Amino acid sequence: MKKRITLKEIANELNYSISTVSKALKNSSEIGDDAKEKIKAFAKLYNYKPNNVALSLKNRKTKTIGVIIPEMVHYFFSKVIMGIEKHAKKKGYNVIISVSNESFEKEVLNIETLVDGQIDGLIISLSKETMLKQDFHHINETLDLEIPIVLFDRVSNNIYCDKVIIDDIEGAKKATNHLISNERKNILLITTEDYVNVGRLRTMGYVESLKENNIELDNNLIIKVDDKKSSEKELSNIEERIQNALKLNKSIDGIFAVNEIYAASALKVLKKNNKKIPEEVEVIGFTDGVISRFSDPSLTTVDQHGETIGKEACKMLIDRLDNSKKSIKYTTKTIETTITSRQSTKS
Amino acid sequence: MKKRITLKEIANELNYSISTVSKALKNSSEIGDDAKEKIKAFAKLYNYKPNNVALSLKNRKTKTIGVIIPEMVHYFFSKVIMGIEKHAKKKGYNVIISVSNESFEKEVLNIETLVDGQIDGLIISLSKETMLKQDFHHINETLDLEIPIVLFDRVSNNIYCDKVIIDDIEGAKKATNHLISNERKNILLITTEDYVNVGRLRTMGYVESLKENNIELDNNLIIKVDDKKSSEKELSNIEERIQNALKLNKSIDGIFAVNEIYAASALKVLKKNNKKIPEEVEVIGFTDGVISRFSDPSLTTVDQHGETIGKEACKMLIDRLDNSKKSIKYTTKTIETTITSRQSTKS
DNA sequence: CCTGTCAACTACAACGTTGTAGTATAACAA
DNA sequence: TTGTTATACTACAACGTTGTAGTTGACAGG
Repeated sequence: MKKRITLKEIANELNYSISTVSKALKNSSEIGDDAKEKIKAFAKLYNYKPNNVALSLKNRKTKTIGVIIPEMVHYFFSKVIMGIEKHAKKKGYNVIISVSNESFEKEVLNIETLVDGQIDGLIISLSKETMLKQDFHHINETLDLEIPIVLFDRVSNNIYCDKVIIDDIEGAKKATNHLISNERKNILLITTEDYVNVGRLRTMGYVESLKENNIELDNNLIIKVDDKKSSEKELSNIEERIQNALKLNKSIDGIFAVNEIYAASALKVLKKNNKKIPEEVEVIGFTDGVISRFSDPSLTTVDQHGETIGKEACKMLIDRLDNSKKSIKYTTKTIETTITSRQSTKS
Repeated sequence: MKKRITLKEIANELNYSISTVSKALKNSSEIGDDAKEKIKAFAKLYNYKPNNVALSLKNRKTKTIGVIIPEMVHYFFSKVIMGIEKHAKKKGYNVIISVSNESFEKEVLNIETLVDGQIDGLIISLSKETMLKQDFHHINETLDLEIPIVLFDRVSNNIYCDKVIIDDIEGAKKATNHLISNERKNILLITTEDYVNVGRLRTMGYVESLKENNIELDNNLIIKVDDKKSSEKELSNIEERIQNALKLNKSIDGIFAVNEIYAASALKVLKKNNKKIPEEVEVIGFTDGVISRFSDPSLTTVDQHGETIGKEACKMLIDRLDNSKKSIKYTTKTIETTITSRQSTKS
């Protein structure tokens, strides 16, 4: 990189001291008008820009926030990052991104690198492995260093910090209610094993909805996928299990899947069985991503508003960074989900 | 952020000079063994980590690379970032991400912020607007500052720097050839207007393939979409145009779409017309993303290997950064595309 | 003519690190 | 004794800024 012009060089060139130049460029009242004018003109001519690294060193602030997500190629997380990035930029912050790839070890490593480095705060969604292990020492140690963290989506009650979540229970309830209000009574749930927090909560929402609507819970209507590795093999396995459920429970007239991949799989199996969608079976998914939009029929989904989540997380973090001291109390913000109706449901 | 322990503090505590401490921790031969031992033990105890910002200032290197992509929520770009991120981490670099949102102005702004800030080099894919305007002054000015740039995917011949591209012509040719080798003769092309470079090139590949196979070019079989804003409205418009083409050319037995959204739209229209896929019409798309994988039938596509592109771009950039001087010659690396066969084609 | 005030500057330290140059001490040879 | 050499350190400058604490000269008030 070519060296940029520095205050020192301007000072030498114009025979002022470095301080004078610095102050002139900051329009300080200590400096005389002609000096200001001369210095500003010169600085402009040589396109002076303050060196941010030097400023970071001086101010002990990097104006950079780190983000750790479990997966990069993922609609929801991309949306969240988009929200973060937009808001951060507006506030003059840069965003460094790291991917844990759902691995505990990589998550620990990523945090270490970022904390070592040049960030003022962190926004994190925990990896599946971390959720499974329930080992949060790396997060807590970072918080001990007084580095603010905002957790989103995959969070834990055992960590004390700011959080942004969606109400998964409520969202799942909305989805199930939606099917029920369309006269569906035998609703298949495709969810994950309980150690995935969101899966567990969405299952709870489904159960609650049934209860509130006086529909008896039938455990044969619940498929729990172990998605530690959502490989291609696992996918065909899911389809098989849906097929099976369909065979065993002829009366299934609605399917609620806790993510769009499961929902798309359901769609596929239904079509293979010549079930009319939405006439015979209605399907609703979670996460309003591209798959839902471009599937055929397109999928009605619970929209998590990832961009809003990102924006809110970023807002909380920057609030804390810019006000350092005040408001030690941590808050948890819940983002409302909404139903986006498409062709896979009647309404 | 809590203050971390510094060399100075260690020095004071142990009654050595800062230099001694610095050297001891670097295992310099200038320092005696007991001093080394004492200092190292103390540093470890207090978890000393060098301050990277100070190092950046001293070395005039930030070990951070900036990435500017046109869109965040996009399979291909996510993949590329993943490739970049992985390789960068391996080489001890961090990655800062910015999104131009396909806007020229935001692209200029993003570059400015990043260059002002803390990056050693840039990896960029140009925005559509930039491609349309053919205004590259911001890129060239950055190169003038001797900040290395690697361009990928959306590149221009009017910029002299390292580039990583896929051979769009060749990829499109492969796709068209694939259909032709499956006995398809009346192949509908769904592409973009020519100002989108990749669209133009893929169109060329299609044309070349036809020529090589002695199939006459029929302009009625080419749909050119103006996707400045790929809004929902534009999408239904695409479907209409495909419907029209299908009506006017009953003999269409193959469709090649230059991205997966167009391919998914084609699928939808075909199914609406009760065309059997792949028996009556085969479809092949470009970009091997989630839509292709989860569409029904799943789509055969031209895989661009986004992760490889990211990795190579990152490799080129870091090579240049770490060797600063030598090899002033810019190179362009072409990543091979491959066909991923799925249900929408016979083979 | 001395003192005080003000304007318009400059010097210096600090942020945390590293490399170069320098110093003190001891051991040892001539 | 004097000089050389090696060892084990320390001092200092520099990277680019900024804020605080000076310094200087002019001029007004008494």
